Formats: sequence, structure tokens, C-alpha cells
Amino acid sequence: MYERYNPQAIESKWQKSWLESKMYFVEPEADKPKFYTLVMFPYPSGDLHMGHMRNYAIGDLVARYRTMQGYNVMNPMGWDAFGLPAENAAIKDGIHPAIRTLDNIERMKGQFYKMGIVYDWDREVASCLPDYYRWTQWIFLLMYERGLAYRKKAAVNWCPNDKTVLANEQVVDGHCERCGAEVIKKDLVQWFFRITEYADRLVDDLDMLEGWPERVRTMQRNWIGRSTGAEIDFPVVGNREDDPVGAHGRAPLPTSPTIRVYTTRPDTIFGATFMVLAPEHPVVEVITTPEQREAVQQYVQQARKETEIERLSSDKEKTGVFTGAYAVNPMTNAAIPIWIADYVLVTYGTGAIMAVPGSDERDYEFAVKYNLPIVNVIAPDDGRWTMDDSNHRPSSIVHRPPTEGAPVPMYAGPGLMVNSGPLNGVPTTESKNAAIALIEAEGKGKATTNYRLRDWLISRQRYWGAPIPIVYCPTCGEVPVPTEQLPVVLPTDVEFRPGGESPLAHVESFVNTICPTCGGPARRETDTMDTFVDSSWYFLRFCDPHNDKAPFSRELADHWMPVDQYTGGVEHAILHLMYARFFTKVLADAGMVGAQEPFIKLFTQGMITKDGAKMSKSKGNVVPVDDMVEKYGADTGRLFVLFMGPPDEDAEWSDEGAAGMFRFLNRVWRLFEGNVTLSSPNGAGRDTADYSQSDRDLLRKVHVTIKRVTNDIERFHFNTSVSAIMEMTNAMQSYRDAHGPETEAYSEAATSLLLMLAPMAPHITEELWRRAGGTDVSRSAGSSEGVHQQPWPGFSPELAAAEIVTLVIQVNGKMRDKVDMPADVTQDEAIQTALGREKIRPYIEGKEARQVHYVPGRLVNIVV
RNA sequence: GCGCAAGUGGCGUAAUGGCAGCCGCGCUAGCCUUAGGAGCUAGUGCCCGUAAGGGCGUGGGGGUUCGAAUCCCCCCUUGCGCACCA
Repeated sequence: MYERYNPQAIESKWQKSWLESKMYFVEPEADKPKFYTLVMFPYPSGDLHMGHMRNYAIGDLVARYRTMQGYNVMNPMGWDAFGLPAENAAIKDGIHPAIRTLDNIERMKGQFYKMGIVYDWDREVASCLPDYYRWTQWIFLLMYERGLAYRKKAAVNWCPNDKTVLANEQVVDGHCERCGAEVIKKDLVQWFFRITEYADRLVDDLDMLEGWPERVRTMQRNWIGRSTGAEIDFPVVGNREDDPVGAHGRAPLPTSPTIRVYTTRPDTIFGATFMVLAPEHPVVEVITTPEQREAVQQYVQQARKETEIERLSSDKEKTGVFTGAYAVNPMTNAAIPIWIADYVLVTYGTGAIMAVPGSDERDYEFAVKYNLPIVNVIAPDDGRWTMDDSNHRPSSIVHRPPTEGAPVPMYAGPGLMVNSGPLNGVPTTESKNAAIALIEAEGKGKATTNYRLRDWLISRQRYWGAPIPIVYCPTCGEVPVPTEQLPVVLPTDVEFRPGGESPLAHVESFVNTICPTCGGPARRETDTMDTFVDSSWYFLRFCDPHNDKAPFSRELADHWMPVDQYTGGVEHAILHLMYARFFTKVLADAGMVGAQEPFIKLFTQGMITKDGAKMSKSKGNVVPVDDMVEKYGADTGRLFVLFMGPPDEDAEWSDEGAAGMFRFLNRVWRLFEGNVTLSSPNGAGRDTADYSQSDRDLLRKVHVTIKRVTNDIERFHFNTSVSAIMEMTNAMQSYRDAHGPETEAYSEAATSLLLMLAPMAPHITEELWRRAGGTDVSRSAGSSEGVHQQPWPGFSPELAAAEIVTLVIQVNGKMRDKVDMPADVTQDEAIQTALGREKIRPYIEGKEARQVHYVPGRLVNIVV
């Protein structure tokens, strides 16, 4: 009796062999092209489930597949090991984060091992170890030196639950991304990275990233939010000292302040009928009239109290208060009232806007509510308006104060400028540039660019992170720690208690130090860095992981970088991927690496859900890797996660489906029952003259499958790769039933099957390869060489070519009949055959065939 | 609200202008067996029909085309992203 498929016994044997032979350990090689494949390194949370397996199975497939294709593949792994969960757990149960983290790393390595995932473990890094964070600190100092790291007092996002500040990117809908607590604003002095200096390059270079999903590029583009427009100065006429109210028509006073606005539509300035300042705008206090002071102060206070969510909700009805002061519209010279309203944000642009209710929805809503004048400056160029030649505006649109009746409608679409002095009649496609030229010529403002992106706040009042290498000296001030004194080591004797400040602030031996400049007593910075800093350069460290003179050498970085294939979750589409791009550009500017972009191709895989939700311990819906391996083996699990559906989409877990995949591998196993031999992996040029029809049919199936599987792996369509292989095994089984396994054709099919399946199900294929290879005489397989050292199978177009094609016959586009024809049938033969078919005759009888369409080798369509 | 995806059997999906439903799950009937998480055979979109055969069918409506799941327009639903960024 043939031995049964026993995955557990097979798998551990080969796992051991791969690791001990260091099969996937790599050094630069001159005669092979390099391929750097990387899966986002994980936070060591401890246990892996099938969602993780999908991620790592894809990465492992890429590494093994490219190796078979002859690339010198680097496939490293490491640990994003700093972070809040370990510290929060320490507060709860007293286990030190370092101990827990290193423990979890060992556990997870064991699970990678059991999945048959192979890495170059010689390159392993953990961001929490001093020989890694030393260089994180080094890069911080590089940023500092280049003016890209700085400290400022700012209203920051504070999570009252995690007791730390958060980057803008970590605030989701006004809540902490991590714990969900409502984020509040606090004024604190914090460290920032000047990522805004790179905003333009971060946007522009997205165009280079053609190997990225368009969705991710769009998300980054939107996040950076570049907009072009103009800053324009509006002089204030009338304030509490010299002109309390009613400054209509008055010329600007020499002592009056000027308010600068930012607008993306400078062309609509002739329609600016009022101004709105953010409640926090510094000039508010100066310009408010005594009569309005109380109302204004009340409004400002209320706005401060409001949470970010309340304030930023666009469904909220707009509110505002008049300051009593007026400004002059520099183009119309009309005095316009100055209001404050919380729909204007102090953090964007200049914190002040010119309101154009005639062509801005928000301003329109505000104007209608507070009865402010509305002027249309754009007329739709749709032929429905008649132009009045005397004033260059459609006669049906007039400046109508709201007191005369219903407000004029808002219009922001394309058209012609009206009510706009020298801009009248200019089409909106040109009006923006024309307006900027006009405004600049008159010295009233200038073209500018604005970004939604803010500088990256990196200070965290937490323990489990890389200490910021700065010392505060009473005499020298803020002093960077000299690089030769790095690392600033994170002390281990720390008390974990729930509280406001960084635990480091209570460690006297850490805090008290001497000033590197003057040698006097000084204090260390006690904040640590955002863990996104650690993960912004790890892919560079993998190139040169043991370097103790520098973060990495230029030579090795230039050999391996950029990463050819990066794989990970779409949840990192903005944060990690943008920060990593920023770091790469800074390091490139510093001459440390040639690559301007870190990741050429990016693949974001979908989640695996169970009961409709992402697998998580708290929901109790996890399918642990360990269970899977124990039940069916790693190969079944790996193949099933690849087969479940398109890998970039979410997929719902199915126990029955996993069982089905186990049955498939059993079928594969049985295909090797008996005396199965292997053949040369490349069937091109094979002489098939003496092959039987079924031999040629089988070989055709094999070569069609090689083509499909190769193309589908290249496209990351692993689900269809697997299904193509399944079809081939079905064909092999039928062949075997009729002709047995001891033919050349079967031998080639069996060889190709193992080779194609090898990157997906590495253990069973290795086992079957060695077993079958032992009886092979035509090649060296079987002793020292395993399936993973073989070249990827070659595709032969001649062998894949069909001899017989099934021609579809349509009448008026409806399928009515099919007929088998030789593949080299001519158009005339095909059409004549089609017209003569018995089934077709009733449809064309008595009618005239007006047209006949012929698609070679596919169909004939008769139009009657 | 704006933007981007997606919508196909009982389920996961396949087909990117040319036979809709490959592959798998599930299910039905039968067979086999040192009774297993096994294996084999046949069937399985819906409706009419014993059958042969016919009709319908890819969220809804319209269009382009000899021919549309696929391309275009409108609408509906779901998911994701952004959300008062001037």
C-alpha cells in the first residue's frame, strides 16, 4: 500500500534542512541580478493567525519564485519591536517590555519556521535593540544637523488614555488610532521632523511609482493635499481706537493692520463680499470693536472648548460672529465686514479667508444665514445667458443684495467671469492665472502653494521607544548628543505606573547627565521617538545589518536598494509608506544612498476575515497558524490562503475550503504513486513525433498551464495560478487512469507540476521531488539538489499550440452551434462549414446573410 | 458631501469585447472500502419539458457594437479613502 500523505512528518524535516543549509541566506553576487523582496516587518505581538499567513505566504512565494528564476534574492525579516502594547501590558502585569518583546520574537520565529517561511536570518534586526536604535538616534541627529528636526510649542493631539501625544496621522475622526479614546488638544513643546520641506518631492515622485496601486498613490496625494493659489493682503479700515463702526467706503488708515488670506480661487476676488478669520487668529483681539467684544470673546471660548470632531464636522450648521471691523477688498475697494467663524481653520493657509459666497458653497451657506451680500462672478457659459455688451456680463445675473428678495444662486462651475472689472469675459479656464497676474502687478498679493501635510510630530511621552538623543544644559541650551556617544541607552530599571509623564522622567540616573559641550550638569530629553521613526529606515539596515560604523554602507545600500517588491497591509498606505519615502529622500540628500524612492513595486494584500470581521483575539475569531499546521500542515494553509480569492481583496475564512485544499494535496501526493520519474524541467524543443494523441494533449495542457501560472504569478493573481494547477492535475489524473504514470509525457507533467507548486507548497514538492528524482536517470536531481534549486519551468509555444479548435457559431450574436475544426482552418472553410451546419440552417433559411464576422480560431457570427 | 473600488449560481470566485459560471466549497444520487478529516462515478444557474429541445440570466435602466459581465451614460447598493483644507 502506498504511503499516505503525512504533512507533519515531511514538513519538519525540510524546515530543518532549509535552515541548516542556510539556503536562503544571501550575499551580493556579481554574476546574478539582485532581487530585494520584503514583507513589512511585524510588531511582535506573539501569535500569528491566517491573516498573517496570507501575508508571509505571498512574500515567501515571491522569494522562492524569483530564486528559481535565477535572481540573487534577498528576503530578510525583522521586528518592529518598540511600541505601546508591550508597555501597557507591563503596567498591567509587571512584565518588562524587553522581556515580553524578546519572548514574543522567539515565539513568532517558531511560527515562521513551522509555516516553512524562509528568511535570511543572518540579517535579522529588532528595532528595540541598542545596535539598531543607536542608528535610529544617529539618523535623528542627521535630521537635526540638516535642520529637519526641531522643537516647538504647539497645540498637539493628546491621547488621555495612552498619555502621549500623537501625530496628525495617528488621529482618526478625532480619536486615537490605537486605543480609540477621544483626542484632546494640549499646548506642549515637542519634537518635529520637517517633512513639509519634502512635500513637493513626495507628491511629484509619486508619478515615478508606477508599480504601486493607484489607490495608495491617490491616498498619499490627498494626504499631502497640495493646492495652488494666492496670498492676498486685505487692509483693515476701522478698529476700536480710531473707527469703531461703519467704515464703508473709507480709505485704509496708515496704522491699520493688514490681514493676509489664502485662496485657491484668486480669480473670484471681485466677489469677495466679506472676510472670515479663524477664532484663534491673532488679529481678532486687535480689530474687534468694543460693541462686539463680548460676543466675540464668548464665541472664541466656545470654539476652544469644542472637540476636533464637533468642530470639523461638515454637517454642522455654520456659526460665526461679526467683529465690528471692516477690511477693504483690494480689487473692488469696497469695505467688507470681518467675521470670525470656526469653519475657518487657524492651521491651514493663513487662518483667514476672503469669502466669495457667489461661488463657494461654504461661504454661500454662511452668507445666507447671516444675510451677507452675494455677488456672482462666474456665469455659466451654457448659452442660456445673454451677454450684455456694455458691462460684459450676462444680463440675467445681477448683483442683488439679499434684502431685495431671495438670494442669488451660487455657481462654481465653468463659465465666464462677470462683475469682475478687468477680468470680465475671461473664461474660467484662464481666469486663475489672469487674476494672479493682475494681483501681483498691483502689489496686492502673490501666487503661493499650500499643503494639508503638517510637520511630523515624533515625541512620545512613553518608555518603550528610542530615546531622543538631546541634552538640555543650563548654559549651552539644547545640545545634541555627539554621535560617538551613541546609543543613548534605554535604562531597564524603570517603574511602570499609569501616569502622565514618560517613565524615563523618573529615572534619575538617566535624566541627570553632563553636557557634552561644557561638561556641566545637564538633563536628558525624556521623550522617546514615535515607533514610525524606527520603521522608516529598516529596509536600509537589512542591506548591511552588522555595520557598527554607520547605519549602513553606501556600497551595500546601492547594491540592494531599492526594494524590488514590497508587500504589506493597506493600512500602512499613508503613514509608514510616506515616512519611509521621506527618510529615503533625506538619506539620499545626505549622500548615503543613491535611491530616491525606497520601494519600486508595492503590493497591498487584503485581510482575512472570519464571521465578517478582521481576525483578532478580542473578537475571538482567530484561526491560529499553529492549529492549521497541526491539522493539515503548512502547505495546505499556505496554498489555501493563496487560493481563497484575489490577494488584494479581503477574503472570508472557510474551514471547509481548507479541508478541500488538504484533499487537493492528497491528490497531488497520489499522482506520484508508483514508478514516477522526473524529466528535464524545460520541455522546449522536445521531439513529440512518436507521441500518442493523449501524450500530446497532456503536454499541451502542461505548457498552457506553465504559461498561465507564470503570467498570473507576475500579476499577483495567485488564486488563478492555483486553479490552473488544479486543472492540470485533473488532466494528469485522467491520463494516468488511461495510460499509467510511466510515460515520458507523464514524467514531464509531474516535473512541471512540482516546479510550479514549489513556491506555494514548498514541503510536499520538495519531498516528492526527492522521492521521484531518486529513480531518475536523465538528470542530477534526487541527491543534493532539491526542487527549490531548480530553474522555473520553461514554456514552449509549440507544445502549447492547439491542434483542434472549437469554433462557436452565432446567428445574430446568439450562440447556436459549435464545431471542432483543425487549428489552421481558413476563414472560407470556417464560414462554409458554419453555413452548412444542420442546426444553423433553420435560422438562416429564406434570409439573406448580410454580414459574416469571423474571429480566427474562435467564432463565426452570421448576421441575417 | 467629494473621490476611488466593487456588485456574476446556495458560497468563495473565473472569464477584460467573442461559448457566462473555469477551479474549489457545499449539495444530490450511486459505487467502493484494511470505516477515512478517505476515494471513485454522475449531476448541480433559473424556468418550461420524461426527453430532445427551448426560453431567461452577470445590481436596475438606457446606449455603442455583428457581438457586452467586460466599453459609455444615468440610477441603486456595499466597501474604502478624504471630509468646512478656502
